[in-house]
Amino acid sequence: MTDGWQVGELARATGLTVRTLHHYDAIGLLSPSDRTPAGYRLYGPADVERLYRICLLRRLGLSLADIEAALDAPEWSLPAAIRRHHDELDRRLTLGHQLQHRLRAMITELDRAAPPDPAELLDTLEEMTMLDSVVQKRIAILVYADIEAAYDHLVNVFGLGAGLLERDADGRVGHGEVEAGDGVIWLHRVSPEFGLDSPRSLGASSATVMVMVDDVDAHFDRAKAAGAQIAYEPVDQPYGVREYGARDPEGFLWSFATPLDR
Amino acid sequence: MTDGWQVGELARATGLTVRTLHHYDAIGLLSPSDRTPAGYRLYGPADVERLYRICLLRRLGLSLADIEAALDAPEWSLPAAIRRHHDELDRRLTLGHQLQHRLRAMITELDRAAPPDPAELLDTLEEMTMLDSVVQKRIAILVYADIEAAYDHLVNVFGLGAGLLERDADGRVGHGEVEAGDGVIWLHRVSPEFGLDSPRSLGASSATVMVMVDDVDAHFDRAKAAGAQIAYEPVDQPYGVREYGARDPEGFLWSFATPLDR
DNA sequence: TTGCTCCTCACGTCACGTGAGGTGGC
DNA sequence: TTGCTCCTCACGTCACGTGAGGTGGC
Repeated sequence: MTDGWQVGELARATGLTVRTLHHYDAIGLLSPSDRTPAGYRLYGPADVERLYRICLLRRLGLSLADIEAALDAPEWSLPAAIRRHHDELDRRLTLGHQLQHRLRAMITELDRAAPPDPAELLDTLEEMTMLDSVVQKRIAILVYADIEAAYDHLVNVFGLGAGLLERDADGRVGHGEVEAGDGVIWLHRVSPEFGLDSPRSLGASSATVMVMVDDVDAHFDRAKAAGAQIAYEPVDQPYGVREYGARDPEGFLWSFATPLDR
Repeated sequence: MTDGWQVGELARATGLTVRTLHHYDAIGLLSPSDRTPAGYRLYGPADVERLYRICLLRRLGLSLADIEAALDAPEWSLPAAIRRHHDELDRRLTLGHQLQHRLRAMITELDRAAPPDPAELLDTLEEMTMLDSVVQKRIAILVYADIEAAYDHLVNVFGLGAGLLERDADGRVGHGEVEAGDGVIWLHRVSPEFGLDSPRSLGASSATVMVMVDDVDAHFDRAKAAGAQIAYEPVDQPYGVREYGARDPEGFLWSFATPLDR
């Protein structure tokens, strides 16, 4: 009819609610550039593009205030906002893991003892929550002779996230990082002085890594198609996960798993 | 004067604010059992004990509503509340890590390119945020000949959190878990069929673990006093952490580190 | 006239923070 | 009279969800 989108259409297209668009209008983040005679909001192409960017930044978890600032002067406020947000999220996640630690300890305690009397239960709780972990993060470090080849395999075949890859002056890679959901895994060079060697030359491995994924069968199909060397196909394990195993180029055994819903 | 604590005294003693105590009173979570003639709140011993428990459960992150329910019927609602809360926090942390993943990708992108023009920057962002990681968690698995001894060392000397320790029918330990801040590390038995062996018998290790701690020097002192075999003492590393190394009973190299503030 | 979409208030969420304006006891 | 502690409203936070009550176009 008139050109432009009505709220309902826009809401359906973006997956937002009408109320959300009203809210963005009310706070001045995104006001439609036109209205029908009856007062209906009409969003033009520029509005839609702005909304699109708002949605993008929302997916990064930025606040509406930060988004507004970033859209007004993206070249200098966007990087700063993202960095700030990253650091803050990092702090929040660390606190969240401390909470998890306490909660796990409590649950272990509750499982161990048959339902004790309430007062006692709270007393136990008291002792446990007092000693808080000073440990914040763990990073597994795997030893490879050819870090770059390993990195490529982990990223392209196993689907891990591409992280840092540091080269020295000669262009050789001395340190690599891949992302795996809740953090990173480091790739370390062979180092005889510290007794570190690749499974390939040792003939066996002293560590493996389990990676929890959304859908283990889908992951298996993709990895296999990408050339993964499968050690064992997906099976339901008695310990509550469906899991498969694969070897990387230097002989590390990786297992990928999804919890079985009980 | 009269017996009982005034709000201010109680606030100072618990580290809460007066307003918080007012709030607990307003919602009926903790109302003082008495008032002075002038209307001042007076908290008796039973009130103080209840407040103490409220603080404990708050540290576990329970909502005030859950806390009230748990204090009224702790034996059946407390375990359920804690489990529920644990699972919900787990979901939130997984989402948080997905966010971290996106933010890290963005920051990498921002570092790589010299400040590009805003539209381009947002276009790049668009591509990146579309492909979301299906990977959720990583668990490092270390191979030990004597899991129980390793477990004891990791918990008592390195200060990691005591997790599961599973015994088979013969009473031998076949699987162990220790907690390290943002998740667990598994201890696996030697398994020739999968090419898994302990560093001790291999003569070298194919993996190490870095553990980020609050205060690396304090951790060093404690670990050393507890009998840790130190590989190298705390030093400032060029890559931005202060770090020391120690060997566990089967020859794994562990490094403990704290970020240097720049 | 019946549906459908739209409109503008306006309260509720969660756990308090932050004043505003005022009173009783030493 | 001066300080100090206390009191009771009451608005603000963050990003909307959820009605309430009503209107314009096909």
